[in-house]
Amino acid sequence: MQGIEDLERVVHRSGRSMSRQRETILQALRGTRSHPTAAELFDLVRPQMPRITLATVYRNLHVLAELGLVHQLDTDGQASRFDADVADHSHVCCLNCGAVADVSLTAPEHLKDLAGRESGYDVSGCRLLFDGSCPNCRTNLQ
Amino acid sequence: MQGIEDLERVVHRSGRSMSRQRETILQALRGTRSHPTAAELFDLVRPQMPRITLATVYRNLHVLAELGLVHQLDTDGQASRFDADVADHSHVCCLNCGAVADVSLTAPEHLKDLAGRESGYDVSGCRLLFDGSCPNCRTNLQ
DNA sequence: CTATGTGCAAAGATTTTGCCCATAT
DNA sequence: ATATGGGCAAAATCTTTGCACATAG
Repeated sequence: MQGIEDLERVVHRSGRSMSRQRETILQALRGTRSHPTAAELFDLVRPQMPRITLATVYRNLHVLAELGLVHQLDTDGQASRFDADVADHSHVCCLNCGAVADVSLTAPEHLKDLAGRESGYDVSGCRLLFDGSCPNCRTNLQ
Repeated sequence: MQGIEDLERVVHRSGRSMSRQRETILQALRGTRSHPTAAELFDLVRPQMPRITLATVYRNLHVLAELGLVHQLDTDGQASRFDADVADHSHVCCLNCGAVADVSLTAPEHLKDLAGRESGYDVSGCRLLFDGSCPNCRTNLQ
């Protein structure tokens, strides 16, 4: 989680180049646990990179997701959120404010086989998404 | 799954009224297993109700979801999909075309407790979402 | 030098809102 | 009669795209 060696390696292997923007965006995402939206990430990197645009943030998030360096979370029909922690884990989403937190649980592996057999799909992944209310919202709205 | 008695009951209890549009939208959603988007549902009901608008479809889907008669699925950062089957079950989503199919699996109940304890959230629900490729896309793209 | 990426502005896609009339209770 | 809902058009929100210039390899 400290350096960007994996970014360089993966990016080069894929035939893409490595821009200052791409690196900055990944670093910013790695530096937070808030599961930011593209717009929030845009605000995070803007101080260091005032001419960057939201389009560049979106473009790079897609590239990074394609390379497996970032995961995209679709929790609530609003803006997608992004996570630089690509180790297998789950998320809990606040139904009130949309905040997302990590949960170190993974779905039992054999469920993928069962799901594939029942649906006829070739199942490659499984996400576990909890929802409820976050400590903040519970306090403020009680 | 045959009548709309539960719709009448639930709607009345909530202090809302029961419009022809609301009923038609729920019936249409109950009549398909395709997990349609709001726009697809709009096209489904338009033949019977030519003056209905997409805004009405969205408004009613939100009301029905609030009343627990419909579930909203956010699978792929595209348009939300909707499901009138509110019994506990899961979904598998095609990464290529976005098609969604049902899977009769439910996440182990105790995971909610674990997730709540770890995150500090008050966890009320858990969704299990598989992804992969659907039979159609596998055949067509091989 | 060539491929890849960025900034900018515009467009596309999805969803929500305000206003006024219609319908349900 | 009053509250709730719908149609319409406009806007808000989120995301993608075309193009000309810039940067990386």
